[in-house]
Amino acid sequence: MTVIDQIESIAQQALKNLYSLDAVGKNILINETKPEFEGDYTIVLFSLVKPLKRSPEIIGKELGDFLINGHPQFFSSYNVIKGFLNLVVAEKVWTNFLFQNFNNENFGNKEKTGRKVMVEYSSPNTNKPLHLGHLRNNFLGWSVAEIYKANGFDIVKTCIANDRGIHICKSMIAWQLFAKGASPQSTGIKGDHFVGDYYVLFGNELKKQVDEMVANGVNKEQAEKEAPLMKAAQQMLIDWEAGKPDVLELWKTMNSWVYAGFDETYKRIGTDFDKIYYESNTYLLGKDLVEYGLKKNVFFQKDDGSVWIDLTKEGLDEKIVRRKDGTAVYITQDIGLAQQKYEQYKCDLSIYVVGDEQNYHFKVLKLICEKLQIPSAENIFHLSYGMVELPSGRMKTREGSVVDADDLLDEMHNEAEKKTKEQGKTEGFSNDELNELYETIGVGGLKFFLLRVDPKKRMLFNPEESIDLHGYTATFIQYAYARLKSILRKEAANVTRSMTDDTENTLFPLEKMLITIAEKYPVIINQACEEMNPSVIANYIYNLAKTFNSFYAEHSVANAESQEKKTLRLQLCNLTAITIRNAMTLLGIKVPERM
RNA sequence: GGUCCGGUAGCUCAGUUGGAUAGAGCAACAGCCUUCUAAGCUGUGGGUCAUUGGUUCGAAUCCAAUCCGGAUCACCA
Repeated sequence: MTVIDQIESIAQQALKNLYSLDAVGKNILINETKPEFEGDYTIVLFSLVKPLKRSPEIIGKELGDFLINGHPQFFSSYNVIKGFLNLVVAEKVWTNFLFQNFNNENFGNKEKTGRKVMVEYSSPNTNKPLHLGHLRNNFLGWSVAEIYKANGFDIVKTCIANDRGIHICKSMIAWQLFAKGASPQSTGIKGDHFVGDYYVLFGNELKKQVDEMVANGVNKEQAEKEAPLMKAAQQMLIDWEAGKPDVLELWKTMNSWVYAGFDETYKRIGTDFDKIYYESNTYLLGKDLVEYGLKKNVFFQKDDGSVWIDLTKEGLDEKIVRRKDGTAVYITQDIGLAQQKYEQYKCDLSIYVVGDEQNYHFKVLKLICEKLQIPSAENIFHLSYGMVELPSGRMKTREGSVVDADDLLDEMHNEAEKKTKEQGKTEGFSNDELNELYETIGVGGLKFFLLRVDPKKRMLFNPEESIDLHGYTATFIQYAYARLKSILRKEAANVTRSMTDDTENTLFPLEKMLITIAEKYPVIINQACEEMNPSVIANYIYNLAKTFNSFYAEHSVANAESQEKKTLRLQLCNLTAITIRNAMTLLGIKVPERM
């Protein structure tokens, strides 16, 4: 039980005994005490004034006396300032916490809940390589899943590969016309980039055709529809759906190139999945649900035969679920897939990590699923994140203003290498170790940069800031960790030296601050989970690392004032190191033993 | 136009179930390495929390209006 939980339950009991007041949950507000006042936690008394019909000062005095007298081993003193009851938690409470947890490698992770969560993320199109936006998605989805795991949930990480459709056909047509049989193997180009190049080529060649047609007097809209290249792509999609062997063959080949490329990138950034769905398998799902919905009057049919749902009562619009030609639209397969996911995994919560441009789509999806009474429809949750923008504005594929994921990772790696060499601290590292360190710093830096911001908000990606290795960055935290490990290596024998509960210790402010911050870690994990927000953890670890750095500058561990102090500080270092490592793991960021 | 989201220091962001004098990093300036890693530490300056009104003991936080920015409202995915 965390300290704040204990205070809450003690305070509730006290209010009951003192005033017969049942203060449940929100009735009682406990904050961390502001640094400028004496105390660890503060009970805000204003909300008690009315029910108790007493002044805040009197309540503070009475409650404070009662708490101190009733729990002398828990509270050491209190003070009341205006309507705030500041409580000083006994030092023993903090040191006991340290003695009990300093060697707990699993610190912060919760017991199994028996509940299961599915997180769908990444979900790329297979016609072009990953870019910066995908990275935010990948980091966020992976991290949220890990956060759920740390909170005791079973997790299923999934991905839907958008492996069919007109976009793939465009790459395929361009390859057929212009590649002369080239392949990633023959050119040495990474598969996803190779296929992406033909997608871009298609766009360029199409534009030429359209321009020419426009010059010959065709209007632009019509030209875009009727250009030979576009016709060819559309025909290819029809052939694909008809199962034409040579089209399927090429489709499989080109997708396999893309997957090989993706796998490389996924491996590098630590993305993994328990189950991958392929759109080519799921795009027909949901068709029977349309019939079902019609029967149940959830959907209605228009005169032209198209099928719709009326969501105007919910403040939305009418939405089509089947075209007049009988083919399904995008949302139809999503409904089918939602149903399939539930049948296969029976998750208590199904999270979709998808950009906020699809907020409307997911509102509609969830509503339709609920109306069709698909099991667990109410547990569909769209984890909506903001777009990543560049200083020059939004990324646009057509304008080539896209930041490529692989390029960016290389840049981060190189920057890490450059800065590490400047530091000159890596004597004795093998080449493999050096390379690993550059990846740890480079990839970690990028992850932290993208995860430290509230996912809901769109964010600005400034390349210069992203490669900064100072201040509020992964490097700062990794550096603190390397320092900790350096101390702990040298004093390994002393770390586990036993300290008894009755050892007298007077904690210095920075020692105490470190303990109290570490002690909050379980609360933070919980909060990050409830908010589905890794930035909560990023903020927290930065704060912990920063406090450690101050402590490090102020106090010596190896040359502590006494053997007892030394042992206490070693234990504190051990707990801090474990907490940093565990928290960074939830963000998917590695920490180095040395740097 | 309808709906939704956002506006906090020069820049990037915390802080929003209403609580004390609104915090970090970057950038600027001034200090700190004979002692466990200076990728660090300490300090200084920097604010009409978009604007206006309201709710109350108390508002960056809640409500309303206005201004500004973004997303979305396809028989696209």
